[in-house]
Amino acid sequence: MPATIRDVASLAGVSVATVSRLVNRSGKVRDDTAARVQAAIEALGFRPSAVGRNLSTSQTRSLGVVIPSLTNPVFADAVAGINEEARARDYTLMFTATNYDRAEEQGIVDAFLAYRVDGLILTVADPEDSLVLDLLEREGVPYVLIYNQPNAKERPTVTVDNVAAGREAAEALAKLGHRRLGMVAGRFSASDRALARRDGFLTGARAAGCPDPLVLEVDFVDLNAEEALRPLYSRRSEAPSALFCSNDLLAMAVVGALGRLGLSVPDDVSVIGFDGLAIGTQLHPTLATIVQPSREMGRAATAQLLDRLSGEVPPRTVTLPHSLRLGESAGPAAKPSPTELRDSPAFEDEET
Amino acid sequence: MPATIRDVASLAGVSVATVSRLVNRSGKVRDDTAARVQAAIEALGFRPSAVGRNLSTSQTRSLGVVIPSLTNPVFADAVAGINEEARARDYTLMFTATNYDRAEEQGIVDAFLAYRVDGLILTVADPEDSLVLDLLEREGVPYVLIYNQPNAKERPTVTVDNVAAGREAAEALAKLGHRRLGMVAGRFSASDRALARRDGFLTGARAAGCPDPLVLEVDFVDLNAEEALRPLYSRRSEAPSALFCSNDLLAMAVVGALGRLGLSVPDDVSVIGFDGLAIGTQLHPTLATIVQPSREMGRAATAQLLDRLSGEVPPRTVTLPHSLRLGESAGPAAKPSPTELRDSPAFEDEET
DNA sequence: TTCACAAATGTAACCGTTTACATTCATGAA
DNA sequence: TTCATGAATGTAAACGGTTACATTTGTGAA
Repeated sequence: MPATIRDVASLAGVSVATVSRLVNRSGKVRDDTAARVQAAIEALGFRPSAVGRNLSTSQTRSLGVVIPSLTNPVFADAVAGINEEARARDYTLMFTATNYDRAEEQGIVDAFLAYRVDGLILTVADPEDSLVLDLLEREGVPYVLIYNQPNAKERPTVTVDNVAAGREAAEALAKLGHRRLGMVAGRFSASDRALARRDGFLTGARAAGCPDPLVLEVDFVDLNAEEALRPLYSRRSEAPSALFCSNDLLAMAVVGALGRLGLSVPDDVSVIGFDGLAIGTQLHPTLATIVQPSREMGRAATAQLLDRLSGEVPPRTVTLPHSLRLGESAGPAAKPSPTELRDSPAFEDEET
Repeated sequence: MPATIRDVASLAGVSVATVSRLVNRSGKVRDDTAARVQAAIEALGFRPSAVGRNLSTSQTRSLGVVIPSLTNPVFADAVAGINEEARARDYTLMFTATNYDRAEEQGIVDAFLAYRVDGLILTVADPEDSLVLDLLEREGVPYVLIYNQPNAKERPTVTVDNVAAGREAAEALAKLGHRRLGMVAGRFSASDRALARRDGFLTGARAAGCPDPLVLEVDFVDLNAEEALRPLYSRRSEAPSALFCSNDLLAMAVVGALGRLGLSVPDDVSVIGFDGLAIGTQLHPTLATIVQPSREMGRAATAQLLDRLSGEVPPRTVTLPHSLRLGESAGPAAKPSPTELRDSPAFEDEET
């Protein structure tokens, strides 16, 4: 139905090649013919079909984006960054969320390959053992992982150093005087990064001389944080005085649940999250968190992918800097009561 | 580079038509030939090109999604719904965010039209006066608005009744005994729905016999809620005892800011938001809000669009039900102090 | 004026499908 | 055996661009 290049050509009395040359500035066109063609384009409202172009150039200038969920703003932030960078370079995004489901992952990547996207940006459940990544390698379709942090296989990735970040979370809490640490995490099977953060956290706790933290794995998608924490805090004196959460959404839920359990954050329990969601700075108390530059990660992943597409050989793994944002939800450990002084060894660290 | 239908045909010793018929089940193929073709498909890893198909069918089975921002989870939720419904019907999504920028809106829609998306789902700045919508009408490309609530022009829309919802917010607060109401909203120029909510809220306040609420318009993108509210609450006795916020993100920031100003929610000030973000139920206090079924709205918009594409004539405007979720952030008004009893007229409503 | 050369433009094949129409094949009836 | 018929398959023309190559046009030098 829309006008084609042939319509324009015949209205302007030139050949399709000339129209194409003008539209793409891919060759010389005399000023007067250019004007005639331009007039025809406007008269017909000609908008070159990307479909036709894709077919003949065997490129689509489109990217596929595959993430677990948009419900977690951390992914939404990354997609925002991807979107910015892609638009700046005149690429279009095909998008979908997998809901942490591997079958979906597969189906979606199939669809994107059928559409012949030029490349993919994705966060997968398990980058070490992923059918879709194997498929992409096999087909030779460029991709970049984001948030994932594969150890074994070398795969193009943009991430932060989740292990180091986990370690720093433990150190920060120890420095505030906390000894009984805990971690609340989503299902590790769905998140290699949560696992990495845990490993770092345990290492950090050990290095700081704390007893091994208790790790609570919870169902992130429909979470009842209050129920999950209640048994833990039924005996307050043994429960962790500081909790590291594998992401900010979880941390916010944990802060809320502690409040409903009658505990004050940070006076009774400190909480530190992971992600650096913007909303965390607005809450009261503000949320302590490890900030990862999500938007930048999205941009960087896109930039890497697009560079690779234009023949450059960018580094395969980019590790962006994270930082500790010590919000109000993490505070100094309470001075130990006499009872506790009796059961636990003396503190080595300073208490402020 | 990937195998084409001709490669498959020649390997299987049949014509391309037979391959096409088998792949699309669009005609009869004898069992033994089917098996040969199937084998060839697998041997070559043939994946039919959507680009070729799009060109020849002049359909793309893809939808364009245009929303202001992914940073606000309310849009992310809607996109999740769109994604679900689209995938269920085997459509693919092209996606982008406009950052509340009209020029971007235009550029993006242009790009989507070039890709020949079959239809669009969008939330625009101002649906009454929108160049992109005019363009879509002119080109005859089907679209559905979401969240927008145009009054004047008749445009296909999925929304909630924002005016009624605003009214109900006022009524609910009045019922809790509040008289001095206020509203905090993002820029009305970027949100027709915030405007509708305000109109409803003012009507509701008047109907409940409250003095006209104060309306504070703030910059939603980089917000300093504490600074915005400080002047208002420097004279507490005259400041609103209940605030309606035009969305939940804003409400969360307002609750946080009030806390930092030393005010307690809901004891000193009640706050009610709009959207029904999931995270609101996890906070402490839980966030009172008007719940709109964002995911459902996404699904409904997609369903309407796809129905229209397949020739049905679905209703143009769908208004989905909203509901009041009376979280802990909205509570009964404090008993008036003697001073206040002096300045203000006696209460007509019950005080519980 | 003629010619060489560059600039501008045109021709037609190709990209990977679908599909109307034509052709061939198999089957059962006469 | 022949033929009509329907089933299975093949042929080739779209679809809307790009582009290598061919052709025409214009220019300045000899």
